Amino acid sequence: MKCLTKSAEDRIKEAAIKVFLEKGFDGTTTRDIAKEAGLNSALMNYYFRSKEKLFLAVFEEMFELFFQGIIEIFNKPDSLEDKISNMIDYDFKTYKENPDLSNFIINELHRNPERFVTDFPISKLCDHSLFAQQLKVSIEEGKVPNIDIRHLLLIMKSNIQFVFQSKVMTMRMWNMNEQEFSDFTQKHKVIVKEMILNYLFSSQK
Amino acid sequence: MKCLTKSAEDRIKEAAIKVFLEKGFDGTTTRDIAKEAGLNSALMNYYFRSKEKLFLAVFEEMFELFFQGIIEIFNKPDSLEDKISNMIDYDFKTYKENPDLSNFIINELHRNPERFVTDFPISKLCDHSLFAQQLKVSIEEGKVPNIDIRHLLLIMKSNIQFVFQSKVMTMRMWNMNEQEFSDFTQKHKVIVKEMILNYLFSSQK
DNA sequence: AACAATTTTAATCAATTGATTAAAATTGTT
DNA sequence: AACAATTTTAATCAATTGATTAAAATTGTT
Repeated sequence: MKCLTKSAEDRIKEAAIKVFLEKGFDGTTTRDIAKEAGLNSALMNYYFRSKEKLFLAVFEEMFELFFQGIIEIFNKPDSLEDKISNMIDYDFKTYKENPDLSNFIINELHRNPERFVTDFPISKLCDHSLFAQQLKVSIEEGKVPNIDIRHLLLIMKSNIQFVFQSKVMTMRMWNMNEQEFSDFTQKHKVIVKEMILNYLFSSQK
Repeated sequence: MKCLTKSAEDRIKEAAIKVFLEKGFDGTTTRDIAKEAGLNSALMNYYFRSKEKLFLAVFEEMFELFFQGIIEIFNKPDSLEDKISNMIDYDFKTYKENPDLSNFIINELHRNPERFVTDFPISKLCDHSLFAQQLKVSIEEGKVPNIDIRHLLLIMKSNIQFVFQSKVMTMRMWNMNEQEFSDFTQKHKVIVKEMILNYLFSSQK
């Protein structure tokens, strides 16, 4: 660490993350970012060449964060049940810290599907994970209903991410303040976890 | 019906719905809409005065569509279980027809929370519905675990809407074409319905 | 048919936006 | 200290965008 204060490049990147996540690519002007970083707006192009290139740097970083939970947890030596529980905890924590993350990724991917980072082999990473293996075995042993890993992942992601995506709507609709919303998400996590684990592991079948 | 072809005003509105839902307010130019409608771009302002006003007309219509399921189903004389099942079917159908709807509402509300249509008393409509009443009774009778209607609604909405919101990601991630995605959503609906109903009505407690 | 009211068009405007440029300021090297 | 390389700034550009205007075209009424 040779610098006491952050370099201009870092400040631009940080400002860009903040503004792009909040307003999206279309809603963001380069002047917004410069202002947020407290710098001359020409510096942005000096370091990143263009708005698009700066955006790409931000997007790729956020894209990895988006899948971080799967990467960190799927191959640990825990039981299937623990992993699902940990995934839910992990993602809830991530989105509590970055409530705009999910919306950002979904939107920017929607506006430009080509942005999907193809050299990030997320599907193979899932299919070949210990998690996938454990799920397969549990199904064969009849401990868990026969569910495709893609459906299971989607169910976990849905129930976590959507809570934060719809934050504004929920707060407006039920007249919540920040604290009440936070309590609401906490309680929701417990319910969701119980519902999912109950669906998978209650030995009905 | 005195007109064989649609009026200019209707064509603008329709074009606006299409383009705004696809690209959002920020991503849409008035020229986009005029082109989609096949009209001179000045006509837009002649009929709707401004981009903002045209957008608002679109937003309010979509906002109602967003809650249509609740309104149509919550007070029907069906059982609680049937209503939940019907809600899931209804919303799946709605989002299959309008895959951008959920994203659109969530985003535009996020960008400008003031857009939440306050004279649309959706929370009271929920709280005072027959559905809420039925839920309360079922909980008291111990037939259903003690769950706040807000959590239940969110669970239903999450598991349905997120499937369509993440359409691009899912298709890219698992290499699906349109048909395969459609099959995937169909199967997902069955699983989600089973999971939710199982959580509520399996007499574990 | 003659006229007024309404609708549509082409041309244009001012503001915004991403980007560039040339000069100024700062930092590093000998 | 002198110079070169790097970083930062203010000014400016061309393209885009929402909106307006005045004229042209169409429709409706008597």
